[in-house]
Amino acid sequence: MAMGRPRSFDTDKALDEAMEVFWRHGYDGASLAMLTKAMGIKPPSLYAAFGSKEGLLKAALDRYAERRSEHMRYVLAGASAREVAERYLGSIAESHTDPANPPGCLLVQGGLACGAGSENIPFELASRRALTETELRERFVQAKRDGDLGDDADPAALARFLSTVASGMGVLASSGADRDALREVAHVSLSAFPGQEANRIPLP
Amino acid sequence: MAMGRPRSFDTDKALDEAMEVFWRHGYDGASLAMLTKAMGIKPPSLYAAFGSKEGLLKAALDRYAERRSEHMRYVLAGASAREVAERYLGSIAESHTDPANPPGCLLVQGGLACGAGSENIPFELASRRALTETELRERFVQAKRDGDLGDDADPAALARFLSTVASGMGVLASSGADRDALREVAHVSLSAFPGQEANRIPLP
DNA sequence: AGACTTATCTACCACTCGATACAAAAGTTG
DNA sequence: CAACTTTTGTATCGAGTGGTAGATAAGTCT
Repeated sequence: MAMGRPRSFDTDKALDEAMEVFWRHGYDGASLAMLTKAMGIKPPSLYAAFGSKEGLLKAALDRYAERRSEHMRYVLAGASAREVAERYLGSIAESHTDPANPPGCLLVQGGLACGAGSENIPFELASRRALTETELRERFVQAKRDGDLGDDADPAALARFLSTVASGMGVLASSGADRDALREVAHVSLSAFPGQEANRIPLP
Repeated sequence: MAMGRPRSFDTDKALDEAMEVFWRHGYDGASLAMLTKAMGIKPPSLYAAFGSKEGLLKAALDRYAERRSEHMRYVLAGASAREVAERYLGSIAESHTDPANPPGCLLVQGGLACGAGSENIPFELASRRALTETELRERFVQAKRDGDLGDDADPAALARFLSTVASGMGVLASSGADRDALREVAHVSLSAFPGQEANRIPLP
């Protein structure tokens, strides 16, 4: 048989460009014209490679998750629950204000609300956000087993709290807040976290 | 002179319906077809009354702010900074899961990202969110003058923290979290707030 | 080389978008 | 009633939407 004409663009590079467009404009706000221009390809190539606009988003989300997985590995490798929380919010403050990316978080920015034909996109994004919360919760359950978290600590509540603060930081960053502002929020948030009660009130 | 034909619909009622559509679908996701159907009027009436889709959003935001102003008056009337924070996050947990409204917060849900011709909508929403943060900050400055907040407390940081958590709760609620989940987040968040250190770790 | 398979390009589809022109309708004022 | 002013409904505007048909180009296989 024959292999056919090879693809003339780099799928991952194109996905990175698409990711940025979705990140900056949201799912509904990202038009095919924007996407194809940024990706440097024409609509038929896009549809041949990703099936649909929604398929393209999912592929971009997969790539986003892949990118952040090493970050999360570092976060979860923290020695204590407290250190995990510090690393988590700290890395969020950095990544959400990284000038190499649009501000904020793709999973928040991509679309909390959508138009008529895209009602399932918000669910898709929410389920991806939930994955990180689950990782944190399981890490805190482990910490509790290790005696690193007190018996009265609630891993699910702590994970949900951190995840919620992270979403809030995404909203904050998307409206132009700078890195120091996010670090400040992270710092105050950590006061709610068990361990190292000493530096509760003072701020940097 | 002559007075002209009177308007056949109630402007405020129509605004309430428009608000709900923007709330549920965001600015870009809310089409004129949805809006006019929900408002029970035809496009020319909408444009005569509000000028443009963006004008309609601003009018709806004004009405939203008006609605919440009594809430904020109650919140800011808390006896201590701590009580203000409790009232603030508590009322957010309630209002963001009020079945009478779409879940979450219009100012978050309405649009963090927008398409080509609507780049200023996110700014508009962000500036409205900032108003609440300012109210909180000024209340905390007052609390500090009153000696109700310690000298080492940072009113701006605390207000920003609360505002960020509130945005995060909006994201959480919009993805289907129930009222108890938001209350839990509020409870944990308050552990980061000065005063009443006793109940830091235990959760309901 | 020639058959075969797949990607790419041009052009276009039906549809929806936000916004309006126009004329009929509904009221107030003289 | 008649003159005037404003709103309302119908019908539609041009632009842009996501998505595709069909022909051509670019490779690999025998």
